[in-house]
Amino acid sequence: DVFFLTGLDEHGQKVQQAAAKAGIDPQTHCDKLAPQFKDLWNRLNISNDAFLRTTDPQHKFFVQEILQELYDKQLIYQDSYTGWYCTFDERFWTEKDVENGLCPDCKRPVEKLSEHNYFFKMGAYQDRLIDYFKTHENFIRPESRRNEVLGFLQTQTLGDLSISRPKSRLSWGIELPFDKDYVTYVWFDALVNYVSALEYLRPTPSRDRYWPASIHLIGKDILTTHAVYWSTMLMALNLPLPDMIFAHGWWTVDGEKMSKSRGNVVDPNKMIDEFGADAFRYLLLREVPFGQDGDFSQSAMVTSINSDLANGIGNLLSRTLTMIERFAGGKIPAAGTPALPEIEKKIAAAATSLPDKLDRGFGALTFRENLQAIWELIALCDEYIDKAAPWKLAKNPEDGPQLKTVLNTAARALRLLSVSIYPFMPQTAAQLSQQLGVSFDFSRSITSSQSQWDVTLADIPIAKGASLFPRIESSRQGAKTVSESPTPPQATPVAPVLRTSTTLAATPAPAEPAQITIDEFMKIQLKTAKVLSAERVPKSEKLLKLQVSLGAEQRQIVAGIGKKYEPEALVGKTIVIVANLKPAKLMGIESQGMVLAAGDSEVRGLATILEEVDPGTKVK
RNA sequence: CGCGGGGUGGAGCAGCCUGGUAGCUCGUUGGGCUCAUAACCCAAAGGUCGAAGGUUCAAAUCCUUCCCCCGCAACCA
Repeated sequence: DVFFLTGLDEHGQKVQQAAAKAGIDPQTHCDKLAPQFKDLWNRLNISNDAFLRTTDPQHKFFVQEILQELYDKQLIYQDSYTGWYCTFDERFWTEKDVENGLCPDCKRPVEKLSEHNYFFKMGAYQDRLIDYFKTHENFIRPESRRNEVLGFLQTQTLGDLSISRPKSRLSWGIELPFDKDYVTYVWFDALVNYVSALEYLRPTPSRDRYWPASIHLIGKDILTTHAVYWSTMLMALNLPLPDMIFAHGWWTVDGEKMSKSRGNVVDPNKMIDEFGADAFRYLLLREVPFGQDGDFSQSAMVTSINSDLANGIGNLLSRTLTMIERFAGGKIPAAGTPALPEIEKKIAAAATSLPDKLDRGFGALTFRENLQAIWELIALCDEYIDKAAPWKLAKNPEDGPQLKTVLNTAARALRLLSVSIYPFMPQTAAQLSQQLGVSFDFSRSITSSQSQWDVTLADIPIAKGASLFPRIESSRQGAKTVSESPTPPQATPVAPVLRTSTTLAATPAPAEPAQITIDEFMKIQLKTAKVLSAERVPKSEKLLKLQVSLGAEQRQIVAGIGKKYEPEALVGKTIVIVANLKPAKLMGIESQGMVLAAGDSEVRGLATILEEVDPGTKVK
């Protein structure tokens, strides 16, 4: 009895900004995005029972009820707050957090803001929270993540949580029921979805039936909000906490982080187009111990399709069905006498224990290990067929009983395999069982008899069809599925639960630089300068600190050319600088100008003057 | 001392917490088989487990130091 919820978190500043950028109102923006996710889940055969959007009216209403309840309990209070605000992260920082006017998290500039806000008494729950984490070992998983949160909680004081935003600053949110000038903080709204869904996406009383949730499956980037904010909110509401919060890792692509600017984003829709949903699902769950970061590559995809899917389960079905056609008249024969008792025992043992083993694995979310266990059975069957050699048995009529056993055993193994792979590859499972003639109806839940090993299978006509997974030949391996262009404004969700991709606005096309007049150019004062000394800026990757002479004047310039040039190589050289650039600080060091160098993002070479000229000479 | 991850046969990884003959997948080589999607089965080759030191009867595993790689962050004024 499972209720599988997924959905979208649609409020907040970033959504508002993205919508504004696209020139549409936030709701329209969200309405455009949501179907992309729904379609993708459909194509991937994700079996979610409901899809919640935090802009659903019933959700909003429920959030307001909760806010009112906490307000009535005096767990929400109003106070004025002054601090450094980071728009990107939608959060305030304290004075000591902020370095050089930059957000310590995203390093974007922060602005000083003072405003009245409502606060949730989160800090009051610090001890209770620590205690809860300690007494519930599996509450946060994997363990490394648990340690991370616990460490943070035990060394720092948990403050109260500002849960309101004045409408003057942010209007895209759920209005506070007790103060119409404010909307609630996006996380306060979003986290509530786990409970609100049970209020309106399922007939009541589903809340009693499904809460507390067995698991919140989230990305590792949103662990703190779930483990700390949400837990304290539930405590304040006197609701039980979920059994487990599991923070999964991220995918890299060919060893590199996926990013739109790199243009290496894997578009799941393209992967489905090219390889099929089942193969894609298989790879994602097979490649990495679930929870850890993993690396995705096209070649790994092809390798695993060929060796595990085509040569593995696909070929096992193919060879078994062909033999049943040829040696048994197209019907699965009843078992006869043992052919190879030793291997048959091994198969029986593996097959009998498989369902329970997989069950435990699903409970522990060890998907990769489950697939390994399934594939062990496949390997065992291949070995069995090879050694029993049905094609030889078929030549001697007196070996008939043994032949029947071999074919029957292989067929029963495939029957069990179809059930076993169903959670991973639903389409394939259905095809397999259909070709095998047992035709399971996977739209209903799997019964224990379907996964039972000791069943009588006799006289079942098979229906051999197309290969489950055709091999991918090497010519296709070079085909690029990873998008080449850095422009896909597609939804590329990584975390399937919340915070999917609310910030995906269209990337603006790079505009051709407009022409400027000579007057505008003359505003820029270029001068020659002689490098007196140069040294690396400690801890920087490519910054050099230069002392240069402009004749009468001496300047300090910080330049990002350290990847191309060694400091010693520059001393004594005459270079060109922008002399009237407003000074700026780089890593705390003041730079009073800018050196000219060729190159785009990477420095290729410094600009110099063809003839010897005095330092400080004007360049135009 | 910015934060984090990692260095194990040709490639990709597991093992490390809870020391005790180094394992998996792919690849390579040789053989077998012919039911099967040039597939499947068997066998072999191939590793000073980044380096050094320490603890121990015993170290890939624990401790110390160092080197290297990769993310993130800072950074191209």
